[in-house]
Amino acid sequence: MAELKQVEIARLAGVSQATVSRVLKGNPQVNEAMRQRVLAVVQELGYVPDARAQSLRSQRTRLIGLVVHRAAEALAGDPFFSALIASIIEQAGRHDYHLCVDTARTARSQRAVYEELLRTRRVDGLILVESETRDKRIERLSSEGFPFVLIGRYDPADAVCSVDNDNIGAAFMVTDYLVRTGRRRIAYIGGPAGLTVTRDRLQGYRDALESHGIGYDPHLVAFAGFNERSAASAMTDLLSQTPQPDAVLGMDDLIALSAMREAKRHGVRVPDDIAFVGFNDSPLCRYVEPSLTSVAVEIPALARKATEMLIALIEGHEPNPRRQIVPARLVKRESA
Amino acid sequence: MAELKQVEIARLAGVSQATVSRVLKGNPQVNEAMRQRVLAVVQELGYVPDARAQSLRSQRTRLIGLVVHRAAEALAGDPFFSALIASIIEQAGRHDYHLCVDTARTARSQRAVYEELLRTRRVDGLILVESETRDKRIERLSSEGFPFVLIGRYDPADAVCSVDNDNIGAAFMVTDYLVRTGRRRIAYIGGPAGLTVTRDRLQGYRDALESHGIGYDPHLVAFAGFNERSAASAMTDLLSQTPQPDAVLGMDDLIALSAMREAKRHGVRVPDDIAFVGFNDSPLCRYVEPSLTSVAVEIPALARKATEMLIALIEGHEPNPRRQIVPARLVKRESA
DNA sequence: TTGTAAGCGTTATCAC
DNA sequence: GTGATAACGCTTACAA
Repeated sequence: MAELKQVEIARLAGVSQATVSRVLKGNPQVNEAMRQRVLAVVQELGYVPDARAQSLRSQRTRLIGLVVHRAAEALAGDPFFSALIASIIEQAGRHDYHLCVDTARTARSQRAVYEELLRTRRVDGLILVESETRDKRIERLSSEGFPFVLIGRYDPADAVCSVDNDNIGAAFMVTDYLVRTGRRRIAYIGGPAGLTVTRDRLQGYRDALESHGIGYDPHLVAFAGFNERSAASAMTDLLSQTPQPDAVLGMDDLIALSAMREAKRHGVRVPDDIAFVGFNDSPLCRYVEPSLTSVAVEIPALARKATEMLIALIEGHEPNPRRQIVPARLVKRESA
Repeated sequence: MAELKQVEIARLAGVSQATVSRVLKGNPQVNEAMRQRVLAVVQELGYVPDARAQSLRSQRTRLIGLVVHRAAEALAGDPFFSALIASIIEQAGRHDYHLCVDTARTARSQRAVYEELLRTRRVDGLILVESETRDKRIERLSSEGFPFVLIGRYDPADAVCSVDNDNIGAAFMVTDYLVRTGRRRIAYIGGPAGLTVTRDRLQGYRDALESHGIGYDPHLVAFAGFNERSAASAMTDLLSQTPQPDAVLGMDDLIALSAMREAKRHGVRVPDDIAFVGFNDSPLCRYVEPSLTSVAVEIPALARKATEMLIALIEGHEPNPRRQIVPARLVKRESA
């Protein structure tokens, strides 16, 4: 099988190798009879072009990169990434692209991964997630002119191509909902403080409180890492306050669930004493008790738009608009 | 940046392009002075070799493929795959390999994906999961001589390179545990009936019952698809029997959790009336109530061994042994 | 030890 | 329309 290349097909079909290439590329200016002859041989031998050679020649690998800033353990439990990865794969496949996923925990290895994937031209473009307020990667990629799409937000809004949930709006909506259902001391547990998504959801939360004339209390705001313990300990701190909060908005489902579990451990009744809401509407939400009210962020739509945009960029089309927002909706369950 | 190739480095360092290549490849027979000169230029310009050209020339892409037989939705909720993917990435990275993940729902698209990835030589080798009893892919890949490693079991045992959990042993162990804790009517809810893993765990379950002189009752065995509904409806059927089962062994955590939730909905007390046990020890288990007892299958070890084996195969070393078993252990929680 | 040159399998630009 | 032929950027005999 190793020796199956276009010259071989050409030899058997009695044409030149260039003609084989033309036929396979669908070049219209080839004699129909020849076309058939070539295709017959291709079919019979099951010839498939070598992607490596195509990559070199065309300067395209048809590979999209996704770098996840988590250690393996953290990735394993996070439904957001599984959903994202699966949706990107699906969408990319429609355009005959494949997905190369990498993880990078430390800042150093992040740098290495980006170098490795892009500068080596192993992938044609990158989808970035979990961007930080002042993200070196983004400046770097921008200045080097690499095709990339950000899932998240960046200032100024159209400096880069990006797709985002309406994080501010969604956090506003859910906080507003909590207030309307009688909650007054609403706490927010974010993810890492530098993450744009952490800040955006905090923003929406503050805006909503303000719109109801409820003062913003910094003691009700905490930040957690992407591990269960830190969200749980943030919850413990919140419980030590008097009066205790009567609602907790977690920046994602895992944070909300960790906090809720911790609260229950302390004898808190949910949602009677404290209501809990998460983000992502992951499958998890339906398995726990009480089931978790969560903001559904339409990950497939997010992935779809990001992938479309990236492929457009790679293929030289300037996406318009350069920023797209995917709406979110509240999925009410038992916890709030 | 596009014009940064070895010739350019060579020109600036005043050597031939071949020498640049030799330096970068760590070829020992190069004059130290030249080495330094070349490396200096490489450093200064930040030159990185083009992976596409390397792939063509070396006939290696340094890319490993993983094809998951699930639709995006099913993948999203499944902690097994996130853990697997993350661990493979981590291990592959140590050997300077990257991971290309694809999904394939239908049999037709599966075929297409395998063709696409392997025959086009887009990846150097494949890791297969969720194999079926009579798996066409495996016969095909074997006969074509492609490097691949199976996560799962295949007959005869050393026909292919494989890594597996001790599924029979683990199911035996957990069933034995249930019997010893007083359970007698133990049900088993498998995944799709054709899957090897479904059958292996069923086997261990049967063996354990037999070892205790408990008759095997086919009415206590059901098969579910990879969606919540089918496991739940299997549970409903089990509950309609008299006497009801007093324990349920789910083939994975999601199946066990769906069944447990359904049982609770019917007023069943867990674990008093019915005990539940799952497989995979996913993060999920700790979030639900009661927390789910589960068999931990050491996914990182599985992924690590499979990746090591595949890379060995790719690089021409014949792995020895061709089959490796990773032990499992029971993680006891509240549900059983 | 270093340089020259022949590929790796395609695609695309020429002539014919 | 079709067939030589020159890249694509790199690795590696082979020559010097």
